[in-house]
Amino acid sequence: MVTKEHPLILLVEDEPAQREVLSYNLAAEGYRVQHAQDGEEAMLMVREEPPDLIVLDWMMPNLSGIEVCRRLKVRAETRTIPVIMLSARSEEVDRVRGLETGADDYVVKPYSIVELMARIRANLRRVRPSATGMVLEVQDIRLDSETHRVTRADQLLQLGPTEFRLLATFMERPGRVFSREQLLDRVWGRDIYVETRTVDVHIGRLRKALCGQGGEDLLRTVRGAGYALG
Amino acid sequence: MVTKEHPLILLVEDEPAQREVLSYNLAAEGYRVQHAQDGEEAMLMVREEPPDLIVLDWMMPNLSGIEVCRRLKVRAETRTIPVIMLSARSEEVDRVRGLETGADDYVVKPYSIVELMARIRANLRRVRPSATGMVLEVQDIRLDSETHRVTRADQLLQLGPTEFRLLATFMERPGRVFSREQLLDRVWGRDIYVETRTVDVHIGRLRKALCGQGGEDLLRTVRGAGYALG
DNA sequence: TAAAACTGTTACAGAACTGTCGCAAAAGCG
DNA sequence: CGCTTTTGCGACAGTTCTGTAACAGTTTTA
Repeated sequence: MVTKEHPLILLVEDEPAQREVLSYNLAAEGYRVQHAQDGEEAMLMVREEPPDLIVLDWMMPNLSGIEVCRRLKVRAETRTIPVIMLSARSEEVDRVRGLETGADDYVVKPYSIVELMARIRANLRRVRPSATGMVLEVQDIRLDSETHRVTRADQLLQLGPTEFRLLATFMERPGRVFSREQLLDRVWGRDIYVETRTVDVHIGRLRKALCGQGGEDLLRTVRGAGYALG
Repeated sequence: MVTKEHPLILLVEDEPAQREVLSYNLAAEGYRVQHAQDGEEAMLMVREEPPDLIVLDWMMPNLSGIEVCRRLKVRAETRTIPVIMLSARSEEVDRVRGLETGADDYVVKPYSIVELMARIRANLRRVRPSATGMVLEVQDIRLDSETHRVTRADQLLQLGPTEFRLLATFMERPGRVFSREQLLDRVWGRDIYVETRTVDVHIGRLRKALCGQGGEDLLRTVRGAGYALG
């Protein structure tokens, strides 16, 4: 998921005219847009670079929108990507069937562009903060609190519970200096009695873990005051 | 063990007639249903026992649907609960506004019951895929919540009921770390008193079942935090 | 109704993690 | 530069956390 500033939207639509209109409007909203002509191509592109959301035409050559949707929804890696199904078939049966196959939303042609955009925003909003969970990033360090995983330069690191909490504390406020007392408070807990110098030891352990495979030391020692990250 | 099979839906609607119809249909689909007469009551009930999904009428005394929705979406604990907004106002402006306030879906009265049900299912699927009879796949593990079958590398596995629910929980959010308490909540049920360490034992059993015919251990132990899949 | 399958607890062993200490190294200071 | 203070860090004993086997009680199945 490349979610930086501008969400990536995959537009799967075989009709050039429709594609043009949508493409234009999506770009105007600040999205990055990619096209696929048919289902096959769409599946490939999803595998290549998973988009943040997919707008999917129901009727398509090669692999129907319904089938694409079903395939996307089975696999864990792609299941959470919102799919908005676009269809000229306004029959209730079709709408229901569209939703049943796993589409997150179903919009009937001719649709209001404004509403479609609103639905796209609504679906995007859901995915971004929650599924991404709380991911902290500082330089090349990533800390995912949902999966409890820490990587540096895409290398998975092995941290003990205390080191994990310590790093999380630092990453919440990169650059800020924490005194040993503050760290004891936040990482160990308010009413635990632990020797002040113990912090040093854990800082050392965290350092070793972070620099394990070479890479500069991002933990700054502030003499007389405490420690800081970056 | 009854509690967790059926998703809980909170229906917020002040008009008795509407409520009756919806309530009946939801129950017929196998959902557990709770009512709230107005916004205030709804907020209380959510705090009491968070439902899996909320159906929310736009116009209500005391605290409008829009306001309820906004409040729900602000709090981290309730943000992920899907909200389906029900409204007689079919103006595009309203639909857009409804979605903008954070509703996950917007349905216009008079609505088709069948479609509404489909939308409810679609929204639930996102949060609790296994409750809606989906097939989940993670790596080479395949879990069919409809037939209650689990295969690994196309080999049928033999799991007890508890292990099945445990695995389903993990597969709904691959990678996410669940604490033992959370697992007890979701797998055993909110108000069942069971020893925390029991979770370990079942994790062990699930491990043995999954790795039975050789294959790496996909259940990750996160010391001091809990367990995760993959 | 008996056999088989499943559950929750417990106990114990081993693994992982923690907190302290002591001493060496580094940094400040006059 | 010599002295004092502060940090870094290896070693280690103690503690906490996990994996598992065993077992007795229940529920399901045949």
